[in-house]
Amino acid sequence: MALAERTNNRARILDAARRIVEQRGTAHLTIEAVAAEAALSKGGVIYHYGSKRALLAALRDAALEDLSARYAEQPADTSALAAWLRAHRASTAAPPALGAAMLANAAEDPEMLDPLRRFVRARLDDVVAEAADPDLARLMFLAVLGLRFDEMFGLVGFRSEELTRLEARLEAFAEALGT
Amino acid sequence: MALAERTNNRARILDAARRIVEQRGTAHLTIEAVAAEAALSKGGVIYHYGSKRALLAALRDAALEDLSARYAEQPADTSALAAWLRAHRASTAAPPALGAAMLANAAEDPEMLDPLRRFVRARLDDVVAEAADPDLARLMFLAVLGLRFDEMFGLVGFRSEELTRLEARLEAFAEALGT
DNA sequence: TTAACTGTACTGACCGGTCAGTACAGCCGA
DNA sequence: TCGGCTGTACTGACCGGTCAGTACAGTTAA
Repeated sequence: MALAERTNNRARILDAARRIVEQRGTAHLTIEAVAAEAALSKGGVIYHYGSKRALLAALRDAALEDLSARYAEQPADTSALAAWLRAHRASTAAPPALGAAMLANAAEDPEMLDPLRRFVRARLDDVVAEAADPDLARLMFLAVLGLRFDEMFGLVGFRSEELTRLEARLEAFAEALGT
Repeated sequence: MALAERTNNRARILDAARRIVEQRGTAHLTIEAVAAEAALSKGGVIYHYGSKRALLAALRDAALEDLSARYAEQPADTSALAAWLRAHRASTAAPPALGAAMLANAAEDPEMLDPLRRFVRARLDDVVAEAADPDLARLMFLAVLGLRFDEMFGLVGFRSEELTRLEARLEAFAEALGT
């Protein structure tokens, strides 16, 4: 195996875990299954993450940091609601998937969702603080969350064309809601 | 044990499963844990549901039938969006909790969510069909979903007073959206 | 009598975690 | 420049334990 592949094994393990959750469900997320999916041994996975719980926490933190970074990288003049929407849109496409991380962490111990809860509450506060109509802003914030969860469970499964229209509509609300 | 308690044991088992998922996570949802929570033996749980998978499916079906019944029981002149909102409001408070059922079924096998997916898509179709502004209707539909998922993961955790205001706002949208 | 259990005793599969050992790149002092 | 040493990244065998499911004899209440 080439060096580049070998040094990226930590990330590859997380990506393997994500695929297992999405395709088979968290009940089948075992260290052995992750190892097989990432094409290494069980010992190799343990070597990198120490324990299953630590692996789960790493999966959560990677997803949260990704979302957080995408939120922070929005231009300073972006409204909080538009930033919230765009951060989700940007992080939904690429791994690490927040949905898989939430499912896996909630399955192991609901308290492991705490860092995520803090992040979501802080973002809602941002959105509400700058909105002319706070309740409408909360509803739009929830619509973005609904979009995310819908994708997570494959409920409606909007077509990309519908998604684009819905996101444009949310952008319009974000603009109209600015103080 | 009195008759009423004994004949309701099938429902009590489902309720016990729900509490375990909510408090400890689906990874700790074992037949023995359910039996202990429902104050029954492991054999008793197996006697009623046959297998863990069947228990999970029963949990899902009970939650879905509850939501479906509450949707259907709305007066005929209620808009689909208002019915969607009210069905969720009515079924969120009482067991069987859809959230726990979704988590547990998705953990075991993501395909077990299929009946739920069909229901959600049918409800969205209802809402879109009668809306003067279909995309706005979709957004409001998603906001209701967002509210449900938010509760499921305890993300924002809105206060009941905020919830009441948000629901009133959604009702207002439902009325304005009618064709 | 029968439905609805309980309790006990298993089986076989699987799971998380440990451990000894391997491979190998790179450093470092003589 | 070469032998010894270190750190990183694993592998594969294994252990103690848990889990779903089976089997079955006995109990209890209507």
